[in-house]
Amino acid sequence: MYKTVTESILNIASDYCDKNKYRLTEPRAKVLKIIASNKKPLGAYEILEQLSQILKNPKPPTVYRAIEFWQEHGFIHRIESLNAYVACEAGHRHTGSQFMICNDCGIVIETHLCALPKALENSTRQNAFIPSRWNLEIHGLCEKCGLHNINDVNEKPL
Amino acid sequence: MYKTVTESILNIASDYCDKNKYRLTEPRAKVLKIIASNKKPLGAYEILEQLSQILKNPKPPTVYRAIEFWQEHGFIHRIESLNAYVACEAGHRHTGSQFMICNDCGIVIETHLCALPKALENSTRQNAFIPSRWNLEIHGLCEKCGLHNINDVNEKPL
DNA sequence: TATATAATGTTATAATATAACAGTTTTTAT
DNA sequence: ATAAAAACTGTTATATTATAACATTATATA
Repeated sequence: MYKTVTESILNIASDYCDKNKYRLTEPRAKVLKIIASNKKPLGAYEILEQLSQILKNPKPPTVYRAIEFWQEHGFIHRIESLNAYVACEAGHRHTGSQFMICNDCGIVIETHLCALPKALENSTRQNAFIPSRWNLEIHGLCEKCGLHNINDVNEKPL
Repeated sequence: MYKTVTESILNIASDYCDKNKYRLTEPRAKVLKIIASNKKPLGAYEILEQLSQILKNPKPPTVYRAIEFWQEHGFIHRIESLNAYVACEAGHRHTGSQFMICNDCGIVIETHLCALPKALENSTRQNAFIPSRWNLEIHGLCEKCGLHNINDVNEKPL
């Protein structure tokens, strides 16, 4: 039997905590599981709601602390344009993130680039700007929705 | 005497409204002026505070409506990672935005690229994703702050 | 000038996020 | 083994960001 993606993330996170002496506490484990179980990004209060089904009366700080922890350690990302959180698909820590976000079904596809693309690096160099991290969010239509929405009025293709 | 950048933005916006029969109302004009007068992005409630000095007792919806209007028409951008708003520096409407945000002094530099960089276009094509708009926020140190912060502990260069 | 449309004013509240502090669990040093 | 320190959670309260809903005013159109 195959491991699910969620199980795999949880195992990696567990190993990571062991090796680095971070504590894999109940709220952390459960919050990560909730986020990793969803292909679509979840808002903090959606996470809270799901958490309340497996933990007695959790409060916002419980969720936000766990979010902060996993974000710091690269296991989840915040989708800024949605105020929502999604598991990292890159498999390793990275300082730059790229997401394709479907405006129709809400799915998020993470594509990892280890370096800033040339065109962007050029502009940072021209401005003598020293980049430390970046986040790119591309909105549009995913493959499935693109087929069914040839003429999306709100979101014309580029 | 030269026009200031702010005046220039305001004039362009005024012309734009004339030509397109949009109403350049008092709250719209004043909100745009406040945003355009600041090199650094302003939060909605900072705008509200400044607005309250030149308008009698304005409320959040007044600010948010004006923000929405100027955003729709490409005159301002929202910096997602800061929940803040800044005047567009590109000089024309565009569906993709790139910002360099200094973590030290807060300055924002907009660099406009008319197309998605190749490396990113490749990944959208590989996923059959149809992009409609994108937003890139690069955090780091601007030229001035980079010189004074050779060893920024929180923000290591890439 | 009547009517429709667009925008604003106002009140209230929703949605997202954090501060502060008490209490608990785990780790570390002895 | 135990005391002290550190890390984490529980809880209450509140800050911050944003929007819904509806009455009113200003502008455009017929």
